[in-house]
Amino acid sequence: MTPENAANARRLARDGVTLWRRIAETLRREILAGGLSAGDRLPTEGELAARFGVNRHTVRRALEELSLAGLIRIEQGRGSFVAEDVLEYLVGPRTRFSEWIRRHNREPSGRVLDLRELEADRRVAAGLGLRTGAKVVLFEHLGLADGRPISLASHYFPAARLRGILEALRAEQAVTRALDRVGVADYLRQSTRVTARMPTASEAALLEMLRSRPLLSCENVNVDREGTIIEFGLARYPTPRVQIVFEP
Amino acid sequence: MTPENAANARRLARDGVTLWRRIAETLRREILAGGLSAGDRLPTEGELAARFGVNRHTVRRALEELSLAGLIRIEQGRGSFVAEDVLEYLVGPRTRFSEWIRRHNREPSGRVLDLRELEADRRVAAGLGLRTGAKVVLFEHLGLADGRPISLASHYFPAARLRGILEALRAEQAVTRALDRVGVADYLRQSTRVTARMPTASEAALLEMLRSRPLLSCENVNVDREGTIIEFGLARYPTPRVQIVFEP
DNA sequence: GGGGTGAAGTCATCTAGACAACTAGATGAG
DNA sequence: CTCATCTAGTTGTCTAGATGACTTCACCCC
Repeated sequence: MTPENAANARRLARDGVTLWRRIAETLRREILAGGLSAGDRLPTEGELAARFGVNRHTVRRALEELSLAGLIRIEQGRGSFVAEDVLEYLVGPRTRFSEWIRRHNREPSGRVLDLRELEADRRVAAGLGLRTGAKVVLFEHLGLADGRPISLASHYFPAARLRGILEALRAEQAVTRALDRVGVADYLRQSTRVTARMPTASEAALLEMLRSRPLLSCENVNVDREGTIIEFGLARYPTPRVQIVFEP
Repeated sequence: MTPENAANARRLARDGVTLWRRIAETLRREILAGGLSAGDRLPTEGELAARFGVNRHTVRRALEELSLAGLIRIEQGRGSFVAEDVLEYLVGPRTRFSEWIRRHNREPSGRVLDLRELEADRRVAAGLGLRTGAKVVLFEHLGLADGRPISLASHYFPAARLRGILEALRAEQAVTRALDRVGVADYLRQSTRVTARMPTASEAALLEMLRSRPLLSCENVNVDREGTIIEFGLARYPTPRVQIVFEP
């Protein structure tokens, strides 16, 4: 046994907590205390190993823990970074979900998966307050944060009420700006309904999540300032990555 | 470099998939194919290492993956076992949530956390169709499966409608049997509402879950065969461990 | 300027070995 | 018989080192 190994074994015996847990806890506190801000790069694994006086593999175990907890993001060849959306540590019970999502959706990163006009099925019609078969515009969008998918949303708009919405979406590639273009300067979330379920294969692939992890499925209805329904949304979020606090 | 290392490195280069992923995938298929049943013990890490011709650490990485996915359960000093409730791999989209839960709750393992009469707050009163301040009986229960917590449920019963429910619960320590004792032979789930949120510190501790993982919070109303509301339940489930498929 | 090329830096995987922590069963003292 | 103790077997942690894979950037050539 090397001297270092012996010393660390004694330390474990004294404290009753494994080294990698102590290191993870130390780093977690430093991140949450604000010593490192979102997006900041952590020291390299080698530097951390030197700092804590342990082997690099021990540091890796600690970083893996923080990564699983969603606190950091590890990128091969680049480094480890404080995760941008550790909002779960910041938001209180009064935080509005809609505001949180809007902050994400305002990010320019994202990908349009589908955009077309179709006839509303019963579910969409009910959400929009239309009759089944009415013309609606579907805008399907994959939201990214730092290149990682965080939302898969299907937005349905009433084609008759929002004339030109298809073209506006095609031009803007974003919901808020497209709505602004057709005269809806502001809109509010009227209702939200959340369920959890397992992802389908394609959902899991798009959201880059394990099929064994649940998906948060969020249905919501948006209205303009006059209270007219202007959108029915169905968004899916990968749970380890996206975490939501709901008001009781 | 040892010959084994060199051979495995070549194999990696040829297939483009890491060894531990291949091993995890092989074991996953074997488990799902039914070669191993729920509760069965896997070979030891050493045996698996010999079988796949790799180092024990490589096998450990694969087992860790399966454990995170909820497929197996690793116990220090004992071995690795196929997880008992990998229901997410078995239930189809038509599976009824209530039936699944009932199957769990019928398990005798569990712990009563609280049992007392109190006055209904607005939320409970609304759920039970009573006025605020009406007497209700609270039964708080931690459900276990194989010694691991899977649900934290608060059951509220209308004291006036169900005379003797407090004593029945004290005697039976279980909801279904207590209801049977006070004359409710059968009951149905009238409504279910699910949200997801972050656990409080005490919830996370009771459910033995990470505070960074979301909690499934499930409100439901149960009625007897005549349609009378007999219970308002508020159950919380730890998401990595409990996974639910909802019908669309 | 544009575009390859190569080197340095960083994380990912794999091997090897030692010892600690824990479990379960055997053994033996009382 | 009961209970404590010992022991073998299994998983957990830590060290050490080699190599692969990926990113970035400086450099050079055209």
